[in-house]
Amino acid sequence: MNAAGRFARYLSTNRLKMTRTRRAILEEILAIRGHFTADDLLAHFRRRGRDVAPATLYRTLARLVEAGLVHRIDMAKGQARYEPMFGRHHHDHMICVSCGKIIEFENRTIERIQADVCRRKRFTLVEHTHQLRGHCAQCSQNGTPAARPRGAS
Amino acid sequence: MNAAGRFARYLSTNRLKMTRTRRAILEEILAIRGHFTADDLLAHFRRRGRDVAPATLYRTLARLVEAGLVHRIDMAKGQARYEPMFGRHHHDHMICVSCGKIIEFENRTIERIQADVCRRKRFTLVEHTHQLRGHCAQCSQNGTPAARPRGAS
DNA sequence: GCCACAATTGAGAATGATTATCAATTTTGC
DNA sequence: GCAAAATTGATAATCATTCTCAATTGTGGC
Ligand SMILES: [Mn+2]
Ligand SMILES: [Mn+2]
Ligand SMILES: [Zn+2]
Ligand SMILES: [Zn+2]
Repeated sequence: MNAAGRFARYLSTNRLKMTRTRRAILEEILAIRGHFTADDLLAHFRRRGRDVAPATLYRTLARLVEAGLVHRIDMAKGQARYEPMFGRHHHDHMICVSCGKIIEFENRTIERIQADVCRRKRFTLVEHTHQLRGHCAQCSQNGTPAARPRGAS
Repeated sequence: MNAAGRFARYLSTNRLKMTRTRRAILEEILAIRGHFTADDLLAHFRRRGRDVAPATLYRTLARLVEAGLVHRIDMAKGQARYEPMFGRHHHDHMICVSCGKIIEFENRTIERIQADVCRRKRFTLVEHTHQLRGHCAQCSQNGTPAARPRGAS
């Protein structure tokens, strides 16, 4: 089933309503590729004349995360990033601390060992984050960041 | 060299001063074992009649982290946790989402693969966080959390 | 030990991302 | 179409942490 259908199913299962605002937000996310912040989305809407209140966007993002359609990436500081997870599988992130770029990686061996570690400690894993922070190829080469990270001076 | 000595060296190297407040904070941290929040420390001080301003504590913790004597653990929500790193090596954390308990783990294989991943992507690793969130042995068994997580209702 | 001067402290204000409130509006099942 | 329940948006609130700035303290050189 497609993203809109999955969201509709999630909503009705939870006695929630499919509103035009929620539809618009989901469509906007479908159009964006990669990682984005709540403000990125708000800016997109403003540019298109359709204004969405921050509170509403945050609420809808939370619903989409609950529905498993969007993934939220908590950063050590600054705004969280979100990314669509329609038909994608889990992966982790390398974050360039000079330009802000996010590089994805996935490693089955790490995931397996992680599960082993939990088993040994009798820990029931619900979710995990594995973030590598450092300098991307361009930034370590140039010395000059390719672009400013969000929120940099 | 011991912790106090290392901090003194770090401070003088950076034209900073070893004050009585900084000494008191370092001693307090030496006395605590395990993970703690800024508020935990402030409470300790208040109980002992020695009052330290939050701003000062946060500033000193930042210095201790820079000096490599303390490690800061950013949580998805709520206050950051800190832990002394005097003569300890790197490890990662399992965090119980029902009682707040933090269990440490370290795995050389994961660390090695992680380094490989970075090499392949030409990514210069500076630091990383690997957090596993779920339910600890007690909480998954009891159904009832052993204790409330900080900030829970 | 004293001085000059830079660093530190603490009180309080500010920050900033996100969440809570609540009256007005929209959905939806019937 | 109606009523009940959910949603929206404007706005205030939260809350951990950082900033500001005047008063205080530590330090290196004499
Ligand atoms: Mn991603
Ligand atoms: Mn630890
Ligand atoms: Zn970069
Ligand atoms: Zn637990």
